[in-house]
Amino acid sequence: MLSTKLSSVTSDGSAGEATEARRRRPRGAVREGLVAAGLELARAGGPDAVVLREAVRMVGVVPNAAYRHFANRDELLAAVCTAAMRELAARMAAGVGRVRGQRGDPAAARRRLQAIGRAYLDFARAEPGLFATAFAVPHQHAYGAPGAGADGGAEPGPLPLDQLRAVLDELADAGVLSRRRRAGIEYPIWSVVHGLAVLTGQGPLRDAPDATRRHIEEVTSAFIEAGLS
Amino acid sequence: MLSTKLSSVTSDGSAGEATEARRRRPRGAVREGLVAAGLELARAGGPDAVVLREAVRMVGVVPNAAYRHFANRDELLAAVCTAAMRELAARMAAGVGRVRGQRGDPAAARRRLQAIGRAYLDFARAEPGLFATAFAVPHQHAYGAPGAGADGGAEPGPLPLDQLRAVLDELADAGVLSRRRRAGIEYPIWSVVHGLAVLTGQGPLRDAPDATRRHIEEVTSAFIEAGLS
DNA sequence: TGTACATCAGTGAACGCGCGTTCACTGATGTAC
DNA sequence: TGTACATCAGTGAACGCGCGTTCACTGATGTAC
Repeated sequence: MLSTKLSSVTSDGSAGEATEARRRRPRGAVREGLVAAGLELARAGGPDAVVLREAVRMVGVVPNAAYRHFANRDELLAAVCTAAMRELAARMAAGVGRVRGQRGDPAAARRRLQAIGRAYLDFARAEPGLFATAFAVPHQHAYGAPGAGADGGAEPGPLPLDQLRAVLDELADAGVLSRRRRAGIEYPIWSVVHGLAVLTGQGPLRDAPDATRRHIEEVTSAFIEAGLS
Repeated sequence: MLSTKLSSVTSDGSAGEATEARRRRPRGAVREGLVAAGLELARAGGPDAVVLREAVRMVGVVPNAAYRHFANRDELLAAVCTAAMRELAARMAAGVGRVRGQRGDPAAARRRLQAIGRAYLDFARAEPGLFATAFAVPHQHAYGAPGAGADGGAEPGPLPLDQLRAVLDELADAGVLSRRRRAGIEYPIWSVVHGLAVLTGQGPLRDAPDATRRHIEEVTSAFIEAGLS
C-alpha cells in the first residue's frame, strides 16, 4: 500500500536484517520516511491520526528512533502540516499553470483566479484529511516564512496566500480590479473560499447533495465577481 | 470553578453520602450535568478535550454511569456540539436583538447583518474551544433539524443559518438587496464570515496583530457590502 | 392506604489497549593524524 | 593508506498513564392491585 517502508528484504541472507537495514538506509531517509508516513496517516484521518508509533511502524523502525529526528510528536506533526500545506500550494500552482493566456489579458487573469479557487476547493474535497492537517498546525509555526525551513523539504513553492496575491495583482494590472479595491481584498476572497471548503467539507453543509453544492459554488463565484468590481 | 458537580455535601450525616446523593439527584440532572461538564471541557480545549471520564468526574459520578444516558462517548460529544452551536446561535440572536430600528428600515437591516457577523466573529474569538466544537460534530448529525431533538434542551432558537437568512430577507424586503441577488447569497456570506473566523482563529492568520485584524475585518465588511449591490 | 414488583439509575471492579517518552546500549559512518 | 576515535542513528526494554467500555450488582423510585 505504502512505499514508505524502507524494508531490508534484499535477499542476501548473510548479514542480519537489522544490520542490513542499518547499512542500507541513506542519510536522512528515516526522517523523510516519518514525514511521508505521517502524511499518509493525515491523509486518511486528519491531524489526530498522525500517531508517532504508527509512523515509525510504517517506516520499519523502533519508536524511540523518531526522537533522533524530532523532539517530540508535535514536532513531527508540524513537519507533516507543512508538507500538507505544500501539497495544497502545489495543486493550486498546477491549476493556475494550466490556464492559458498572457499576463495582462483580463479574461485570462479572471480564469486564473477561478482556477485558484477551484484547486483549493478540489483539494479540500479530495483530501479532507490533508486539508484539515494543513490548517491544524499544533502551535507556533512560521506560516509567514515560505523558504525551506529547518525541515528542508526542497522547493516549497509560493504559499497559497502568495499565489492568490499574485493573481489579484494581475487582475489589478489588467484593469479588472481597481487599485483602490485591490488593497487587502485577498483576505475576504481567501476567507470565502476557505469558509466554503470548511462548511461543505466537515461542516454543517457536508451532507448537501451535489446539485446544491454546485449551486452554492456558482453563487459564491458570482459573489466574488461582484466583490471585484 | 464549576457549578457542574452535584455534590452530596449537605451536612446531614445520618445517611451515607452515596445514598444521599442518589436520593438528592433530580431526574435528568446527571445527563444535563454531563453535557454541561462536556461543554466546559470543550470551552477549554475544543472537541478533543471532551473526555468521558473527565466529565463524569466533574459531575461526581462513576464512569460507567454515563452509559445510562449516552450510548458512547461520541453521543455525549454530539450533545455537547449541539449545545455549543446553540450558544453561538444565542449570541447571534442577542447581537441582532440589540440593534434598534424597525423592520423594513434599510439602514437598520444593514446594521442587523453587521451585528450577525460581529457576533459570529466575537464568539469565535472569545470562545475558540466552543466554536471549534460547534462545527466538529463527530459524524452524522441533524444540523437541519432545529427543533429540540432527543437531547431535549429547551428553546433551541433558530440556527445561525436561519438567522442569517432572516436578515437577508429583510434586506431584500427593504430593497437593499435585489430579489435576484438574494437567492443563495447566504452561502457566500456565511462562508466569508466563517472563513475569516477560522483563518484568524486557529488558522494561518491567528498571529496577526490587532491592527491587521481590524483592517482585514473592514475590508471584508466592504467586500460583503459590494456583494450585496 | 398498604403491599408486591418492575424499572431506572446508580456503584464497584476490572479489562485491554495504545500511546508518548525515557533509559542504557551498540553498531556503522565519517574524520584526523 | 591505515588506524584511533568521536559522532550519529539505530536497538531493546520498559515506564506510567488515562482512556473507553463491559460486567454483575443494588438501592431508590414509580406503578398496579
